[in-house]
Amino acid sequence: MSAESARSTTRGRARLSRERVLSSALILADESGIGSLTIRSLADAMGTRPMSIYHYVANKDEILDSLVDLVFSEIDLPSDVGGWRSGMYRRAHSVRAVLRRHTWAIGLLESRTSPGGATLRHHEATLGVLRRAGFSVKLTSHAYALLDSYIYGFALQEAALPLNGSEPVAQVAEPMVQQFSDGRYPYLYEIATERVLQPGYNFGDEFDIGLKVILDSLEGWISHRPG
Amino acid sequence: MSAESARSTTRGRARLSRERVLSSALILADESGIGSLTIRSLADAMGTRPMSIYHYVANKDEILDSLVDLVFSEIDLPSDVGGWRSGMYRRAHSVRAVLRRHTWAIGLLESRTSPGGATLRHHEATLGVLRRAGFSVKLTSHAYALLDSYIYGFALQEAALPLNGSEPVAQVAEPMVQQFSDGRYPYLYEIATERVLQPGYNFGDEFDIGLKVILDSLEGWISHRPG
DNA sequence: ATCGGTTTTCGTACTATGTACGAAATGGGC
DNA sequence: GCCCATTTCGTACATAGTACGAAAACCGAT
Repeated sequence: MSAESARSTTRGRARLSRERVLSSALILADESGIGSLTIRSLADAMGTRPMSIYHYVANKDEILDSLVDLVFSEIDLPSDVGGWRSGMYRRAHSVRAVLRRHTWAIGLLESRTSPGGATLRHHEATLGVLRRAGFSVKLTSHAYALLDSYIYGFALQEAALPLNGSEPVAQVAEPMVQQFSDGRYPYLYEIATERVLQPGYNFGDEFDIGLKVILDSLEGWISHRPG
Repeated sequence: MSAESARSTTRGRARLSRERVLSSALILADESGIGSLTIRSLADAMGTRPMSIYHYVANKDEILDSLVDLVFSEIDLPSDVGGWRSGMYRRAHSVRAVLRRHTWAIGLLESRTSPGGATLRHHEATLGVLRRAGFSVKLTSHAYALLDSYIYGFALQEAALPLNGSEPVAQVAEPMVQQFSDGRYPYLYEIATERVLQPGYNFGDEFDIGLKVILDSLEGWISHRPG
């Protein structure tokens, strides 16, 4: 065969690499869920054998660590252009979009305590925008904790919504609301029927509302000094 | 032996029950991490055999679902006394305290989409406080999404802190900060040295600051009408 | 082309896990 | 003491992660 990539081997398959292992793992997790990401299924997906993977990663846990970092690398690094508020707004949306694509990453976050390179770069860029905008170190820590708590928490709630998938909300929620109608959960029933099940309601729309509240508050921090 | 509990059997062990299975599972998860919660280890902890457990639960996934609900049941139900703000403040702290005791529950949340009874009761009570305080249905949904996003997200960040355990923060973070000092992460270095590593700094203290911001904003929603 | 060392791939096998499928043990009313 | 429902559990299988070392592929020097 003529100009075959240097990264191929005598057999048909492209040569393995750490990057290929990780990107295949990411795709597999997205497609079948993190629970279906096994060394064997990963090997299958790559057309290789389980033990070959271990030449590129120490163990599965290292794959999971790296996946989280890979997910972070998909988040657009915030910049100063347009002002800090615009930068933080766009970053928030980027984080949420990424975590929606890879919801399993949220669950992974809880157990992974050593940030990877992309994660560090991401934090560095975000801190930079805040500091250069005039937030003191102290206010920056307050602002960052507040923003990220909100963003991660929102993503977590979205992931845990009783209705995930593209079915109309009403269909999936119907039986659940049935349970409410016996009067045991009047407020849940109310908010379900009068709001969540109304045509056009989309939990995702709540994101901007809360985000605005937070950004508005931060705005006040720059001129005045509550920290 | 004389007055032995009715819930015991000829052999020494207390009789099994769904409750005992679940509370043992909770303890085991707290003590050894959710990863060490296996049917066999659970059976060991209860002095029984693996397959006996399956008389009380359908499968392990049902245990995990129930554990999440059990965790929710530990959260103090909010009440109206002292006003909605006080109720929401105390609820927020109760949720955080519970999730700190059972950090593994945060990771579980992402994958569990059918709320249990305690979870429903908790939501019901919280919605009630907000509605009775005068928040419209719409504003209540905004407020609840905002509050819970913040609380869960904060708990998630706490769980993912590179430093967990009682060691002095500085000790654990030293090598990490070393990595920053080469100038690649100036802002991370700055915030680490000037803030996070300062004696007395405690990430948990950030909780009240963000919570106050949110509650202050909600306060404005009752009199005026941004929803 | 050949050879020798390096890198990469992978076969085998062991341990841990969830749990299906009955069988055995237990308990409680008659 | 007997019978049936409940509870406990032994055995066994499929699926995981991965240790260990052998085989294969690769590559530069001759």
